[in-house]
Amino acid sequence: MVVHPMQIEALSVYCDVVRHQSFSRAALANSVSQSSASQTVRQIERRIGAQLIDRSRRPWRLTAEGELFFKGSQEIVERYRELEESVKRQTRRAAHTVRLASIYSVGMHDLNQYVDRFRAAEPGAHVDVDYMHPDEIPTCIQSDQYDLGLLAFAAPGRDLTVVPWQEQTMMVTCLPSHRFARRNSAIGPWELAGEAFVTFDRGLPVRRELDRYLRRNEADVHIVAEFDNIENIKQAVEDGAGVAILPEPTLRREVELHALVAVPLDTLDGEAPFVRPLSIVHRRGRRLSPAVTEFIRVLRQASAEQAA
Amino acid sequence: MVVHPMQIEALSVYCDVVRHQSFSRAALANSVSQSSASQTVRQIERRIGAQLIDRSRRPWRLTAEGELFFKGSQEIVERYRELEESVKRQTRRAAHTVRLASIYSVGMHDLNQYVDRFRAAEPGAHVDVDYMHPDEIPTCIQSDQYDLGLLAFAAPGRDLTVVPWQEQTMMVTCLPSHRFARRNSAIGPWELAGEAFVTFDRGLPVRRELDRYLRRNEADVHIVAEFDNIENIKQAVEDGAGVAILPEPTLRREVELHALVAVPLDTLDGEAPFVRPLSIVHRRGRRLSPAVTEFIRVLRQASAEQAA
DNA sequence: CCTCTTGCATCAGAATAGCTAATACTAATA
DNA sequence: TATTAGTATTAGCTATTCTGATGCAAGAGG
Repeated sequence: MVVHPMQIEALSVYCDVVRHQSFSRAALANSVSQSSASQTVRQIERRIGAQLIDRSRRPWRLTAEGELFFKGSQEIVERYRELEESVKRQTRRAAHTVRLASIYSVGMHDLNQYVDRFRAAEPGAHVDVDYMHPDEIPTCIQSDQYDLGLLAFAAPGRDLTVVPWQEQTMMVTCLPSHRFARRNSAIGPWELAGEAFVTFDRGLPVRRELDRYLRRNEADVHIVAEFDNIENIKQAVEDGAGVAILPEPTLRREVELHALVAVPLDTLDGEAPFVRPLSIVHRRGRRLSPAVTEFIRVLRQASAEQAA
Repeated sequence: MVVHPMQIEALSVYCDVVRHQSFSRAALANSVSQSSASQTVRQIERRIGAQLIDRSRRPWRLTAEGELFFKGSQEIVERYRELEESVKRQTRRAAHTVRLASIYSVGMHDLNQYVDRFRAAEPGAHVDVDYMHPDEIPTCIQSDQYDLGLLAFAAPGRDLTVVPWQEQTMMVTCLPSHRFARRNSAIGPWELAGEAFVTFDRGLPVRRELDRYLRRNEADVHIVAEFDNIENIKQAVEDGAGVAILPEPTLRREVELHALVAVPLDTLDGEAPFVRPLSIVHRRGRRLSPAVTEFIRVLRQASAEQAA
């Protein structure tokens, strides 16, 4: 015994036949021929193996089975329509949403400015931002939980596209009372040798870059504390634990409040200045939605303006 | 833009694809080719205009829309299966049920005996009996609210088939103190002339037959009360209102209790005895279910036995 | 980095199912 | 009994959906 297919549309036709008490009117309502409506109902009857309509009198009447099936069909058709609607809503919503995974140190304040510009450029769109540990970001992007990531020292991976975004100048930071604070010239990294130094956790890419930079410049610092985020490092420096090297934009508030001092790092001739590259990452080969593309454009344009 | 059809079976295939995390296994589970399962899911995606499955990685994963659609589809498929089941149950139940509309005066006790025989002959079957006014019965039968009716003096109508069932002898009933009670021979109907007489409401077929009978026999009775049912007539006779002519079986209990007396009616030579014919009625041209046919057989057989 | 494996997508052709228009029925009604 | 209104049936056409063969790509493994 074959199981026969059953179309939602057939159920809908049946419901209309019942509601209109007429095959012809139901056919009109569904833009099909009367013949089609008649055949559709007969097919349903054959498929479920029960007579739904007693045609032996006129006007015809529903059988007990027909009554049951009508109520059930109404519900199913209704539910299916709602389901389609909710999927469409989800699609529309997704088309206007950018899901962004960012490291903490990009700064909520900074990011909000980009988001505002984006929402002005793309009315109806919005950005869901979540801040997380840098290691989590590639995973989340690859598993499609987020459309974009903002990351420092991003390594282009197997299925991760990296778009350069900003280069943040790294600066020495210390208490205003520190001897470096009275300097009015850049500090040569070698001058840090022996300094009490607050730095990042081992395992973070930025730590690797920082160590490499210091080694290259023969600055054998004395590490007194390690943290996995910039806020904690700044706190330690403010508490007098030592000096640190941090991206300039992350120091602005403390410098304005005179809680900390930021001193430029000197660069040997031919050596590139020490910067933290921030990148936008997304899944390789993935078709980006217009909203996401636009958000990338806004991010990059805004940074280009600031650099100029 | 045309609205595309959507088959319940397609939703089922999609659900299995999701549940098994595999097109091939879902195809097996639904006894179709892997190719078919693939095309089915793609068709759904085209129809609802959303990507349900992200095929760009392996193993593939559901999109947000796919997740939504899966939950909805599960429900719809489940509901549809339940709906089919409930219709089938209804059909099975209807196949074993006899819906019977009967006049009050057939007697519940009497009827229960037939029902018991029927249930013994047809295990699993049952009879829904409702008692009602004789005028209602043809209407109810024609509107298919009942399969069978039990009716007195039934007239075969446009779409009503009448099957003769029983003939109940009509007898004179009176109080044991009445002079008729001391008679040990049948009463000639002409002897009722001038008697105080309790009878049926005008408009009931039985009243018409009774009047005709009395007129034919020149028994000009003195009507003192009219009721639309036998129980009230018996009550009135017991209360001394007069005598009445009623079917013999409906008097048995009162006769046994010596509350009333039943005296046979004499019949002139060549005249048929006065009886109340009871009939089984059902819709003309309607295919009777096996259960209904069997119940008719039981009714007629039982009556034939009693007559013998 | 290249190759293999696995599982899905795609293609072409055959089988089905569903639609329309024309026409035949049929229960009610006059 | 003839009419009427509404449904069923039929035949032919079109669109859908199946299958088996084959193409293709993401991971896995060397």
